[in-house]
Formats: sequence, structure tokens, C-alpha cells
Amino acid sequence: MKYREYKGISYAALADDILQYWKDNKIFEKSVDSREGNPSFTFFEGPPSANGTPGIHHVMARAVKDIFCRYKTLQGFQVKRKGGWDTHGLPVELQVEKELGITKEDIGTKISVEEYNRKCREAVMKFKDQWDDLTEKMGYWVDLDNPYITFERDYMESLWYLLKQLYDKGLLYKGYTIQPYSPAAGTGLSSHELNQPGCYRDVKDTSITAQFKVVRNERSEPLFANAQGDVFFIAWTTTPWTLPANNSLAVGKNINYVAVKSFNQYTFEPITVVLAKDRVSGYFNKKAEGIALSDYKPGDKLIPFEIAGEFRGSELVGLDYEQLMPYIPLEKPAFTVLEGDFVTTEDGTGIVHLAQTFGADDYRVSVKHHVPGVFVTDEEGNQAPIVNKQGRFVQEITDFAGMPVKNYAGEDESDAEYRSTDVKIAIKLKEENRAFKVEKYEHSYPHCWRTDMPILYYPLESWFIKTTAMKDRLVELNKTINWKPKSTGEGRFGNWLENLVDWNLSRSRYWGTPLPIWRSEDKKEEKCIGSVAELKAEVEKAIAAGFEQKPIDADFDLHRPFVDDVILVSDSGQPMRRESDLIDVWFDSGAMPYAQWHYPFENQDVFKNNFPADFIAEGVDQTRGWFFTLHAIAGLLFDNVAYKNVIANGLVLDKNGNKMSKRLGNAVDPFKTLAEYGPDATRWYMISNANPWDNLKFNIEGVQEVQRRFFGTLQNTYNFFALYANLDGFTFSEEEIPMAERTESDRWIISKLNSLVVEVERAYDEYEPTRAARAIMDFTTDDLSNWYVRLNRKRFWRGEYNADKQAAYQTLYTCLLTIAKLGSPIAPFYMDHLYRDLNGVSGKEEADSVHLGQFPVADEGRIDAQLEAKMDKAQLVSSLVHSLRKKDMLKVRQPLSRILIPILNPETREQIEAVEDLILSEVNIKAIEYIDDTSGILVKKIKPNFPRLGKQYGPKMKEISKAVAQFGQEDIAEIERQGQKTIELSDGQVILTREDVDITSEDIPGWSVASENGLTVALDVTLTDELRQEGIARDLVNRIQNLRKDMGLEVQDKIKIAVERGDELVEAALEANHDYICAETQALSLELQEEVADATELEMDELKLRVKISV
RNA sequence: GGGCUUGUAGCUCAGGUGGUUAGAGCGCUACACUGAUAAUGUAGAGGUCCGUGGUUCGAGUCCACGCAGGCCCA
Repeated sequence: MKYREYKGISYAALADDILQYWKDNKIFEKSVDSREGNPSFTFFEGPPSANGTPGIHHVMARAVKDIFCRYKTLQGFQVKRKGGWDTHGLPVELQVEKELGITKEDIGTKISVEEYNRKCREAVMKFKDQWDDLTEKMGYWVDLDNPYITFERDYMESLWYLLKQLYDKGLLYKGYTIQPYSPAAGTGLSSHELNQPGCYRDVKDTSITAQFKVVRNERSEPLFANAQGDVFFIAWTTTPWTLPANNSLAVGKNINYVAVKSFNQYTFEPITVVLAKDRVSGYFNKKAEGIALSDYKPGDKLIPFEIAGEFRGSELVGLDYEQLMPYIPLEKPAFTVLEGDFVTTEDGTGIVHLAQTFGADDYRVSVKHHVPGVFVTDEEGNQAPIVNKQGRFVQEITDFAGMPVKNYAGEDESDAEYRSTDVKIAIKLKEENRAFKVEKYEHSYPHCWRTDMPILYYPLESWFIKTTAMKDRLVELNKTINWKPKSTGEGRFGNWLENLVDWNLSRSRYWGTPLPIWRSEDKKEEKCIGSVAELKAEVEKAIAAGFEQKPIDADFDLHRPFVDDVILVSDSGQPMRRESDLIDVWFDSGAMPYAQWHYPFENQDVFKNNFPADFIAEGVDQTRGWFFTLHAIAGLLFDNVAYKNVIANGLVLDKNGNKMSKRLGNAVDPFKTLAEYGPDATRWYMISNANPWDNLKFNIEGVQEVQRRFFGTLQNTYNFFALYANLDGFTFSEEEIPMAERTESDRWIISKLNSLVVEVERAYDEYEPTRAARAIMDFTTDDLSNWYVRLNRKRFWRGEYNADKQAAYQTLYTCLLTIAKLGSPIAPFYMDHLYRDLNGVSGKEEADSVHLGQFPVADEGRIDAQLEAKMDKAQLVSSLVHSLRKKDMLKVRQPLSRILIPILNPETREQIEAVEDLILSEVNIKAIEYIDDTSGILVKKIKPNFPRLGKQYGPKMKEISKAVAQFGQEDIAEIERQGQKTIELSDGQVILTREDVDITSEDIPGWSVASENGLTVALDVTLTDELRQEGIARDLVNRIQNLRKDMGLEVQDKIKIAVERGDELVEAALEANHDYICAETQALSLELQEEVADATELEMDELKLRVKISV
């Protein structure tokens, strides 16, 4: 049996073949099944949504997932990977609406909810085929035959179960949150909707800086010292309509404030106002500086002002003020000054007006300080804000009752009589001496994408999961998770947990999992349904009570509108209707550990064995998405983490670092890339180029480079092996040659190989695939190909098939096979191909695929650090000699007599001596001479040992370093001889020992030398006749080899050589090196003739030679 | 505005715990090699280590403040 030999190789075609092989032989299935009974390694697939097409970044994300699943499989774990599809949510709805040319308003009129949801269900799998195709082609092994699908009834039933668990624990509640709300459309808006183009618009609004009158008491007394008139806090708002809802003010505790005596520009009354010191220039005209307060006359344009006092924000906290627009009285601690971390002095006054009901920050701070908000009681007896859902003031706001806070009534704004409600409020405040400044202000404000009307931030009822109740536990659990990179876990995710707010579950939509909560009309009774069976039972009760006609079907769909039609009966006999909300789709995906197995209704054992996950990986944008929802549900309901290790990978950008987008046309087509370069080079490039968590600038040239440099080199090395192994019939059938009987370079590459196994295993274990890939790559190109193979080429093609040759074959075979195993998680196709090409002949392993075998185990006994150090020296010396040859224009083919190496310690000499032969043949030199001190010709260099001396002498280093730099050869000799030397510093003596300095030899007078890393080499460039002849012989061999090749001769063909007499030197060279030439060129004879017919004229530097070779 | 993150050669990236000549690959230039050959080797040029301060005898590395890019969130 022969190793396959390749002329050209198409990596993409190769991958196709391997893919077919995997399919035909069910290799993936076997890789899982064959580990039955072994410990499991659990991986959770974060479900993609198949309503869009996959991009190149998915190749990246999935390569990361695949690598560790394959790696753990090789280590003997059973790694089940259930695929999944995320199917619910707004993007699907929007896509359907776009296709049908409808809007949300048309649902229920132009199209029924049932029909709409059917369209969504169809749309969601629109590109499933493309996804499956990509999965397959890129070699991502995941079970696509039995995926979990979030819209399936079993999946949704598990969600209901989990929701009920939360409900029963008191962790599911209905409350308020401040959300973008469109009164014109009568609906809340998601941030996604708000971010649609055109939603934020520059508008001119009436802004008011209002005066909040300070209550004079003991605490506020300092503000009144030196004041005139009433004292006010002034605060700025661009939404004056929120002022009747003001319930507190906020200041920054480290901001400096001043009290300023001045006059109100509308009423001309003397006043004292408090604002941030940095903002004074924004509110008072500099030109008025120096005008005395007493000179002010009502109506003056320039209003004088005078600083009356300065205060820290912290001194203002806790002071009381009078309600600005007292329509609704409030209990204390309303109308006091609070501290707010969001307060700045960028604009406004450095004092912020808060209205709990109309701002998210406002709400948060108010709740935190237990400040009551401004509410009224509506007809149903519930608390309601002072603006109703139509965007109009309620009756209680008497002066403005019924007025729309923005122009929702569609009044003609160009009418001279038109006054916006904001303006009306401003007028009222002006009249009351409560408006310090009113002006138009242009700013960017969000608008409803459907009605084009400005939105309000408005309190809306929502269902929440009380994640804050378990915050500390969630933080604690997070600390046990191994995050890659660490900073995402500690920073982005950790901070997010520290500042956790309750999880708003409600979505007012159609295509998603309905909230399984039914409520009576008076909202006093409710039931949370946790399973289909429970629903069935409740429906039976409802039938008995006469609210329902018939029991629900066995295949009852849990989606809208079907669940909406179900009326249940409360314990007291009231009808109950379902709360109309759907739940956040993030709950769908965060619940996948349970719902994918239809837990707890089925598969309880499977679940127990596969929770929590050992490993997950998704984009860093999932930090507050999937990573969080997994963590929250697991923490709240199972008091556990959902995953132990997580990689948060970065973005894939285009080669210029810009985000890829289909619109800009810089998106890379994954299918095209895979088809052109194959999956292996693509994956290897992505993994080796940057850590997964760093952004990747995807450059197709990088893929080409990986293909050429890594896969090309590896394949070349294999080809080389295959060529000669086939000639010699090496199939690794004989016993392994003991290491002791192998050559130094064999043992060296085996040592390096085992070091590599250790390094790669550690890298994979630490979820550092980039380190693994780079290590494999470096070993393959530098150590194996560029050093081991290059140095040992002759062993493969010269001489008979003996033990030494076997050793070489075995060594190279082992390296190649091990690379195949180590690299298989990253380049699954190519490495399997390589593995099967090798193992297919040797049959040494039983596995039919590299993915069914075992990960290599390092034999630490074969790691020889000494030997590796020696070889480092050989490479160093060779490189230095090459450098010298280059400098003197002496080509490697010209042998030289000797190199000199100054030796300052015996260890270096031993190391070099051990690899002397390698060096000599590599650089074509006859001998190495070691020069030690006794020669007396070395010029030495001395340098302080900084780390050592620095610790001891610290500040004296500068002086010491100066002193040492001035050492002459004598001084160096002294310290070497006596082991120490005393130097004089300005403030005393310092004794330097031999260890305190580094002594190197960097020069041999009269020689051309090269130095690196403390090693110096000098080259003897004297050319004797003998050397010159040998050089000629080598040149001739080279030319004859070329002729052989040109003639198309096979490696083993024998030839005869005839050379025409001419040059004496050449003749002498041929005679002296006759045997050498014949051996190298497989020549049976080498003859000098007076005249050679049909000869080829060879040019060798300045020589010309007529030669003929014949078979 | 906040949190996190990145910034080192033309490009892509390495640079434990601070230590005096800052590295690799690609690209470029030159040379060499020629039975691994549509390969390979060697050398050279190329650096304001984002900036400014600070700590230190000594900073690419530590600290502070900025600048620029990115992500997430307001």
C-alpha cells in the first residue's frame, strides 16, 4: 500500500471529499455514540434566527464552538450538541409586515392574528437551508436533525413551567416602568423601533429654567445669609409639561454651587438663585459684571448679579423647597434635594428637575429615595400619571386640564394664536415669578415611526421578573464562571449585574410566547398556568362555570390568538382573561437548557446530566442578551450557573476595520470564501490571526497566506515524506526504533513535538484556541519543515533502507500524524485527510477518522530541554555564519575551513560541540575552533546585570552603570579572576561580584565577526586549492542534478558523466572529488575526455564546462 | 454621558512579575539555494510602542488625564 502523492491540491475539493466521507460513514454520529458511557462535556448552542442569511462572522463564532467540542471529544468526553433555532420576536414580525406591505395597525383588520402568526412561522425558517448548508460546509458539527425550535409547543410548555416557578416564588410581578410611549399610536415602543432611521429628529422646544423656592429653615439658613428677596433653586427642562409632576430636584454632590443675587427678568423682582458655579456664565451676562445691584431699574437689558455664597452639592442635599405647581399635594420626602450621579454641568443649571412618572432616571432616583411620585386616581381606582394615555393633562391639573402636552390634537402651529401647552405653562410661571428664563431650544428628540409625533417617556404597566431580589446571588455565581476574556465577565457583565434592574418581560406583540397569566376583570384574582395539562384542567372548570364551551384540543397551539380566546374561571367564580402581553424573546433563548429537553415534562435525566453547560460561546453583544438570560434563569430557579466557561467573541470587521454591512457592500460572502479557500484555511486564519474575543479584521489575503504558509508547508512536508516512503516501502510495520538509537535531530524534533503537545493541550484547556493554532503553525513551518526536514533530507533519499532511514521515516511520520491530531479541532477536514493518508497506509490506529481517535498524550520523558537548548545554539551559529558568508560574498556551496567561536563558559562549548556536525554540514564548514581566555585575543564587553543590581542599589544604578561602562579589558579581567571588584561612587564604595555583571565577547581583532544573544562567531575566509576544488565539485553536482531533472530522469536512475578537459583546476577538482560526485549524482562513471560530442555547456561562476550525461 | 475594550514596523500580531539593542509573519529590496522546486533559505531597509503628565536609578510595561477606533447601554 502506498501513500497518496499529490501534484496540485485543491483544499476546497479536499474538504468536499472529506465531507462526503463523513456523511457516508456517519463520522459525526460515531464521534458521539462511541463515547457513550464516558463523562459528558456539555455544550449549549445559542440558537440563531434563520430569518436572515448567515454571514462570515457566523463562521467565526461557530468555529470557536466547534473547536472545543471536537477537542473534548478527542479527550474522550461525550459531547452532545443539540442544534436550535430562535424563532420568535420583533425582527420576524417586521419582516413579515414588510413582505405583506402592512403595519401593526392592520393586524386584526386586514389580516387576522392567526393568519399573521402563520406567516411569521413560515418566514422564520426562510433561510434554514442556507444555514444548514453553511453549517455543513464549514464543518460545524451540531445535531441538525433534532434541533430545539422555540415556537414548538413542547418548548413553549417548558417556558410556561419556568414562568410559573418564578410566579410561585413571588418573582413575577406587574409594575410600572418608564418607557417610550406614543400617545398618538397608543402604544409603547421598543428601543429597536426608536432606533429606526428618522426617529430622532431635531426639534425646537420651549425650554424653561424654573425657580423652586427654598424653604427657609435651620438647615437652609446658610443660603439666606447675604441673600436678597426669595431664594430659589433653578432647574432647566426641555419638557415643561413635566413640571406639574415634579417631585424632587437632584444635584451632584461634588459639584460646586453658588447663590447669586439678581433680578427676575420678567417680574423684575429681586431674587437669589442657586445654580452650579460652572453655569453662572450661561445664565448671567458678563457685561453686567461690575454694575451695582442698587443701580438696577426694572426693564434694564443688563441685569446685575452678585455672588452671595458658595456651597458644595453635598451641602444642598436634603434641603426642602416649595412645590412649583401645587395641583397634587405630596407627602414628604417629596420636594427635597437629592443626590443624582447623572447630574453634570454640561448644560442647564447643574440642578435637575425630577418627575418620577416621566423619566427613567427620575423614576430610579425617586424609588431609591422613597420619594412619592405625582399620581392621580383614575376611574378604576388605580394610580395614574397626570397625563393620560392620549397625552392630555387630567382634570386635576386644573389650569391645563385636557390639553395635549404635545400637539397631538393636530392644531395649526402656524396660527398666530397658537400656544403650545409648554408655552402656556411658561406664561403661567413667568406671571408667578417662577420662571427664571424661557427660551427656544433645539435638540434631538425621538418620534414615533408610525405617527411621526413626538413620543413621551411614560409609565407603562409591565410584567417583571424580580431579578433584583437575587442580585447578590447572581453576582456571586458569576464569580465562579470562567470568562474569556476575563474583563467581559468582571467588567461588562459584572457591572451589569451590580446595577441590575428588574427584567421587563412584557412585549405588546403577536408572534411570541404568550404570558400564561389570566386575571379577573377587577384584577384581584389571577392564575399562572404552568403546563398544557393545567390549562386543560382549568378549561374544564371554565366549562363547568359556563365560560367555555368545549375542552381544548390535544394539539392546542399555545400561540396567540388561541390562548387569548380562552376564558378561565377564578376561585370566586369570576371570568378571567389572559394578560395580553407576550414575553421577551430573550426568555425563550435563556430557557433553552430546560426547554430544549421539554423539561420537566420529559427527559429529566438528560437534563440533569447536561446542566450546567461546560461551555458556551457567542458574540460579546450577547452579554446582556443570552449570556444574561441564561444566567438569570439558572440563578433564580436553580441556584446555579448555566455555564462554567464562556467565550464572548468579538466582531468580524472588514479589512479596514469597518463594520460589515450588506448595504455598504463590504460584507464577505461566507459561501464564496469557503468555496474558494476551503473551510480549513478560512477557520485557521480566523482563529490564528487574533484572539476570538478581539475584533477580527477579515482580510482575504490573510486566508491566502495561511493557506500558502501553513497548509502549503505542511502538505509539502507530507509530499516529501510520501515520495520517499513509497520508494522505500516504509509503512511503519517494523518496530519503533528506540529513541536512544535515533539521531540527535530525531530526538530533538520529537522533544519539540512533545513540548508542542503540552502547549497545545494547555491552550485548548484554557480556551485559548489562538495560542494553540499559532504553536502548531510555528512548529510545522519553523521546526519541522525549515529545520528538521531541511537538515535530514539526505537521510531520506540516500543509501539503502536501513535503521537510520527507518528512524527518519518514523520520526517524520510521528510528527505529521501528531500535527493532524492537534490541529484537527481547528482544521477538521484537512487534518482528517492528512490523518487518513498516513494511517491508511500504516494502519497503526484503528480510528477511521482523526475525530474518532484520542488526543495525543505528551510523553514528558521525551522532552529534553538540554537538547532543545543545544539546537537553539546550532540554529544561532548557522544563522551567524550565513550572515558572515553573505557579508563576504561566499556562497554556501563553497566549503570553508573553519569558524572561531569565543567561549566564556564551558556549558556553551558543550552545547555547541554536541551539534557541531549539524552546524558544519548546514553551513559547509570543515571545523569549529573554540577560543577561550588563554588565547588572549578576545575583546570582552561588560554590562551591569540591571535586574539584580537594581534591586540592591536602586538609586545608585546610574552611577554604577556609568562606572561599569568605563571598564577596560584589565578591569574585566580583574573581576573574572578575583570574582569581584570594588568601584568608587560619589558616596562610598560598591563591591561588584561576578554575578552582578554580564560579560560577553564580541570581537576578535582582525576577524570579521557576527554576534547575537551573547554568542560570537568569526569566519575564516581563506580559500585553499583544496577548498576551491571541492567548491567546484559541488557546483558541478548541482549542475548535473539540474541536467538530470531537465532530462526527466527518475530519482533512482543511474547515469554516466563525460566532461571535456579544459581547465586544470576543474580537472584536479574532478579527480579529487570523483567518488563524491558519483555518489551524489547516481553516476556509474565520471570520465574526463579530450572532446565530448553533444555536450552541454555549463556555466559555473567564471568557469565554463562542457559536460554530457547519458543513461 | 456611563461601562467595557483596542491603540507597538506599510499590514496582521507577540511582547510573565518594570531592566538599557522592542520582536515575528506578510509585504518591500537584495542575495543565495536548486532531487521538498508553482517550494526554500539568508540579509537589509522599515518604530514618536496614540498623546501629555506622574511614580522610579530605569517605563512599551505601573498610575492619572486626554485623543482616536470599537462594542454594549443610557
